Amino acid sequence: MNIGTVSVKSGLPAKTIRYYEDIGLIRPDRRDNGYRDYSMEDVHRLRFLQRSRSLGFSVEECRQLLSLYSDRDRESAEVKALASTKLSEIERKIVELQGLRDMLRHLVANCHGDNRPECPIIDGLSGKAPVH
Amino acid sequence: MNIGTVSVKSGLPAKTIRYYEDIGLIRPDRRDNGYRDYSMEDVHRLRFLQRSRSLGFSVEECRQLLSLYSDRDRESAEVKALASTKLSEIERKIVELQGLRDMLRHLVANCHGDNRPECPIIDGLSGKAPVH
DNA sequence: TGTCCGCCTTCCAGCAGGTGGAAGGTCAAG
DNA sequence: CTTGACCTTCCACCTGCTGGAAGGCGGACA
Repeated sequence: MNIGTVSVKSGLPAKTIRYYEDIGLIRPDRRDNGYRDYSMEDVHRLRFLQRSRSLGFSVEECRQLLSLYSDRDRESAEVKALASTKLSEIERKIVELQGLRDMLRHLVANCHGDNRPECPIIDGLSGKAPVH
Repeated sequence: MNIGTVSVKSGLPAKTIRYYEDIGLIRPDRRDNGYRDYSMEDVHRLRFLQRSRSLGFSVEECRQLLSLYSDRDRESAEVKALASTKLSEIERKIVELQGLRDMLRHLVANCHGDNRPECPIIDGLSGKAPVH
């Protein structure tokens, strides 16, 4: 299977697929003409990567997950631990963003948006005015 | 005021403060000994940067906000527009992350986390098992 | 057989937004 | 006078790609 096909199947740009090979995440065969030749196994790994990356796992974390994924004897406890850690990170991030959202909402709501030089957004960001 | 003090006051690492000078976000005085000499105005700008960056504004957006901030005659409408755009981006990001959180939660909840090789997290990530 | 186009290859450079470290100058305390 | 904390510059490196140049390969069509 050529890289273009795999790109479509995995949802990853060809450039990214080659990059993942560079950093040792996959190891496709080569044909006589030098073209990369991907198996369905490779496609699975790439889809795995695409999903994990979009879930917020770093490339290094993906590498770990991938090795657990490939290792039929791995203990699911390890995977669970990794996922749990990531879960709490994501939860923390959501809370943070909600704080930011509330602040911005407040600022936008209180900014008259006309030509007067007073602007609660600017004052809020500079720390001059209390935000909450 | 030396960079170390400003670092504490602004919540930014000294390295980052120098970097912000490099890219023209700030322009502190210099003393005879070559040390940077920051004013309270600089501290305000840096706190502004720290807050805006942590709110998810890009450095370029910060530069715009900062110029609006410095320009006493700017129109707050511009600021409001910038903040509103950022607000909807943040809201979109929150929704995305909530999706990821739900998926991970589901996976973690369904993983027994023992030594058995079956692991719904791995299966979910690889796309073998339906996640929702 | 030529030739066209689209796909494939490698390599090199660059993006954001910093961070780390080396090599050396400065200042205040003891 | 030395020690140690702080400051300076400079250059390289990080993540996770992305873009572009230059050239090879494969199948369709004339």
